[in-house]
Amino acid sequence: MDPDGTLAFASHDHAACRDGAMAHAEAVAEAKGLRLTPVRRRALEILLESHQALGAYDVLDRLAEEGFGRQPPVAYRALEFLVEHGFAHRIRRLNAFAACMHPGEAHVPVFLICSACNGLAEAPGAAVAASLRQAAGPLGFRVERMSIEAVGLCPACQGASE
Amino acid sequence: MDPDGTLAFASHDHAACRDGAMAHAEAVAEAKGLRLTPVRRRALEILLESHQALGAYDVLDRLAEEGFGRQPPVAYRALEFLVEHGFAHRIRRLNAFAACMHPGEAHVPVFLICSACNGLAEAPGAAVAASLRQAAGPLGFRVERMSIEAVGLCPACQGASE
DNA sequence: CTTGACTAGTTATCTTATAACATATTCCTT
DNA sequence: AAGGAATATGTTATAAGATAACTAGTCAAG
Repeated sequence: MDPDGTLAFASHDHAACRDGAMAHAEAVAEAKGLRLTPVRRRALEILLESHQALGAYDVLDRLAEEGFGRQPPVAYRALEFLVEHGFAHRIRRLNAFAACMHPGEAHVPVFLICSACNGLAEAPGAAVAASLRQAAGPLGFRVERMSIEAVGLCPACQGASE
Repeated sequence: MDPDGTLAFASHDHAACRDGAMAHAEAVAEAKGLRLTPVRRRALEILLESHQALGAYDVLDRLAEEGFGRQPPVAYRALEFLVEHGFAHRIRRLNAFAACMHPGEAHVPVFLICSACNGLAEAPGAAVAASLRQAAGPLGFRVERMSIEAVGLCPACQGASE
């Protein structure tokens, strides 16, 4: 599923993209004995609707409209579950969340955030992670988690601004 | 001044470290015709007191104690100035700010955040930045800004936890 | 000595996130 | 099938982070 991250910024069959990710999540949850409950499932579906990051309160509004609780912890807990099990990512720079485009695969995501259209892609980050570790090594620092995020212009928005 | 980022996690003459950074900032401000006003200067001094990131409200409290305004914009504006002109950095992952350890030099900072002691170091990020651009290139994404942050254990805290 | 740009201060509000507790559901054990 | 532990959902309340909009002071250039 989108191994090189090209999908997000390219036009594609998004219904299939979304359904595939959802099916994958179901399978993973099943395999690991995780409980993909209605709120959690719905939160993931909401994130999967677009290749953009959504704030917790955006997700909450959507959930509330559909009859789930309307208090912040409802959204935060569902999102926390999704992030914890690799179904979604937290984008620190945006204080927001996005569905993971490579669920199941171990990967260090590099987020590419388009400042014009808010599009979000996940580029493969193995090389970046390696060089980050290389930079940290000489300081004797033991890296446990990392966030690598870039802001710029996606292909479509570069074209549009010229 | 600390070209390889080793200083933050090593014991060192911090008074000299701080004074050097401050002198550097003064010189740069002078050279560029920037107004390093009392609030701004004091905010920078506060950040320079430790190799840790401080929240805007921490800085605000300190400023208020010393007779500056006690409303959030006072701190946010001073910090914004410092970040904008390269005297400080914003650490997204922590919603916090830290003095720049390489003022004046063009550099992409890689932040190493110790989860045990909250220490913060700035590792050289040229290689990481390059590989990030390499990862973004195939997607046609034009990188404008990036944040590269790692959480883990600094040398001292690794020793302490064993 | 006044005008215009910038700086600092205020009030008010908005957004993001979590703590703490009550209720309900699930599922394992017997 | 019933008891009980663990998990999940919901609530109220509040903490923490950030910005908008306006007012007033400062300062240097004309």
